[in-house]
Amino acid sequence: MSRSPLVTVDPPAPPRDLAELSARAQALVGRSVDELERRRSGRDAPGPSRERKGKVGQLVEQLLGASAGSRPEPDFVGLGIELKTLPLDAAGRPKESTFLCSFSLGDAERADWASSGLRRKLAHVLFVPIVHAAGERTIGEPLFWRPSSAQEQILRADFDDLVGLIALGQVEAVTARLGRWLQIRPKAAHGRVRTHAFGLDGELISTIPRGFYLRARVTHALLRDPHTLLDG
Amino acid sequence: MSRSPLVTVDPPAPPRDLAELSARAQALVGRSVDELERRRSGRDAPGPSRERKGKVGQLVEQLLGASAGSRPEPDFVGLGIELKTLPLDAAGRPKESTFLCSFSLGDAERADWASSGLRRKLAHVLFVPIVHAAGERTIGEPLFWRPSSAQEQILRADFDDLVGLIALGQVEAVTARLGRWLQIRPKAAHGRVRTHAFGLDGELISTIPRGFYLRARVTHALLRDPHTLLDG
DNA sequence: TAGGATCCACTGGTGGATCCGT
DNA sequence: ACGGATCCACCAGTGGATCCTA
Repeated sequence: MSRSPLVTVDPPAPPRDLAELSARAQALVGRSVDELERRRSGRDAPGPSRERKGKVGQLVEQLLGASAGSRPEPDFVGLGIELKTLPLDAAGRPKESTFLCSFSLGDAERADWASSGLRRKLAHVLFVPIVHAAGERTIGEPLFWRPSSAQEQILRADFDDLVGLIALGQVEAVTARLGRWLQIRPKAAHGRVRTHAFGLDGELISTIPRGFYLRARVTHALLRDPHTLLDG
Repeated sequence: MSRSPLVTVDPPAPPRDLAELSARAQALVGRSVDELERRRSGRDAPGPSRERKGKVGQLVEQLLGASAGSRPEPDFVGLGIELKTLPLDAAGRPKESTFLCSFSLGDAERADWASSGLRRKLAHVLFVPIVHAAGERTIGEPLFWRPSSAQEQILRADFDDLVGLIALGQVEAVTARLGRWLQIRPKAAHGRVRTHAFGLDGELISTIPRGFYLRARVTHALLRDPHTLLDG
């Protein structure tokens, strides 16, 4: 193994069970993200914050032994667990909604909750808070979450409403205000990428790519009470 | 009658019926507020906008023959009609919520919708839009509004919820976010004036004076459809 | 391009504060 | 003090735009 001023660390093997994954996540609590990053890369360069987008997620994936890469599958394949980092402010509130998956508008007609990738992703989630405070990022207490059946009803209702709207050709009526827990918002590598859907009269409509997101107020509530319903 | 460079106009007698009031309001449509103001006062001085607060309301009251003054009663006594000017932006959207009446927190225990002054005020309202566009204020198309029974249910429910909260001593829980159509917000001549109420444990609580307001989105919807329910 | 996320200009609403006239 | 209203600083959420790695 090559040596550099900062020792690099090999990614661990995939965790064999939930207990092992949990133990690894616990071991990260309180650690500095910048320091972990330096150790992984062997380099010393935090860089401006907007050039760090997405890196935290991949760092934590590696540290926990997720099957890295862009597979259509759970981060921890054998366990069926999806990993999500969650940026929190100093007061413990999520700073952003959580991206779940992209959604091709053309798929709306075929989509149904029971067989959706979204449902599979949300079936079992490991949230790892990234606490932004005093100019530093620290890893927080992890949360394993499985939606209760009452919670899943909310998710499914949102999913049906949103997908239904699009299937009916009301693409332009889809706003981020819709959905109690879920929302559909833009998600694009470049603002000019277009995807397609069919409008009210069956005409082809070109829109920007979108994705499903979990509202920040929902993740906030989940951190405090994993069984929350937030209102009903 | 004295002459001045700008002719002043005598306030008309109170309108005898709704038709007469309606005709007067119609006659103002499209007129410039500044010009009407100059004609009334005989002076030529619009002044900075923040020194004009409240004047529009009184100007229109005079022009329509309202029984001016701070009576606890409808602006048009015989007709039981309340006059409200409504500031609109260039797109026709209300710029502000509409002040309805002040509310002494101490009255909460006694208050009930059926006998409330608020209900009487809202029973029949003449809305006179003041359109703010291109640096000018113009009088818009008037709207006579009587709440439908479905609308009154919404108003009463809001009233009961808000007054109920206060009666229970939850004064500090009253936020402008509560209420579908109505809201309770601060209303004070000076920020330091205090009124009093009783807290959860019966202790005396000192709070700033508040009043009932009608949400801007409600007046907006009413202008487009006087029977709107806005959702249910 | 897909998965991992964060940035940011804008806007609508909140929570008061303020102003006029009687 | 009360009835007539408007002003404004701030904040949360929206609607995209942008960035990284594989």
